[in-house]
Amino acid sequence: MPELPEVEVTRLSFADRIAGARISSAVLGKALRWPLGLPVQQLSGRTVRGVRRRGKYLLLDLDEGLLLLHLGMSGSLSFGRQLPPRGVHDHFELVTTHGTLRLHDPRRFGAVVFVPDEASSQARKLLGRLGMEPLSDDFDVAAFHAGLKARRAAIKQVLLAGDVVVGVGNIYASEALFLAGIRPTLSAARLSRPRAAKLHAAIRDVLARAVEKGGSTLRDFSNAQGENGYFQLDAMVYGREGQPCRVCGTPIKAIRQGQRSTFYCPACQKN
DNA sequence: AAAAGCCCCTGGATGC
DNA sequence: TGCATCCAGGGGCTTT
Repeated sequence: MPELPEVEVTRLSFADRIAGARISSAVLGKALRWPLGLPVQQLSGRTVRGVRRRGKYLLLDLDEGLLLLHLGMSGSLSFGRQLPPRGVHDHFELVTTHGTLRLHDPRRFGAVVFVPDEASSQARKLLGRLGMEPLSDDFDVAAFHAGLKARRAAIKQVLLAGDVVVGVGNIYASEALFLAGIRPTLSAARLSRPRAAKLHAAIRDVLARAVEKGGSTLRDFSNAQGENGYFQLDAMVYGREGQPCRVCGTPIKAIRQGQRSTFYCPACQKN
């Protein structure tokens, strides 16, 4: 579910409220992707200083160490003083003086990992290969184009891989490529500088607009206050196979790339 | 080094 | 109604 916009919207929906909270207890449900990394009761007594985001990871800064949180495919957070009773898919909970933070994740591809600091080997293993942050200043056209030139794989799959630029998942990769007029199957290395610049702008544009709309709620995403996103209504190609292109009317095509579906307009994205 | 495939897991939609 | 199959906002790991 969650790409950069959904993760950022989630962060914005509880970061201020949880900042300064003291953890009174923590609960683990069924196993997530990786072990927590310390006995869960050792989180008690620590204070949550704030919440940052790196790619699709949320970083909960504690007074000692930090929690790396990933929502996987089906994860969502909720934060509040009066949450409903814990359900079978609620696999992690932090009870704090400001409210309870709860991870709901039916498929359990998500993760909560404690690391002592960002330089630790575990943190570097998860965060170390991440590419540029698309909404920050370090995402510049020259570096982006250089990153693409080194890759012969299809541009869609290079975007998804996250080692050139982070946060672009299956929805927003298709959307950005549509906005830039680029065929998803084109080899990344074959993008000219002007087209790389166009894609760079398209990625920033689509991600920023998606954050403004609260992300995309395809099936069940909601932010930590339980609010849905509405960007799916603005999608130009994602999930629109066979429907007319919103620009030229040509039926949208769907293909498979690396066992993920890709959507594009064969007329607007000629190569 | 880079690319391609394979999994992890659950639930909803679709087809017979 | 019941059961099989396919598909889903991700990404680390293993194999080519």
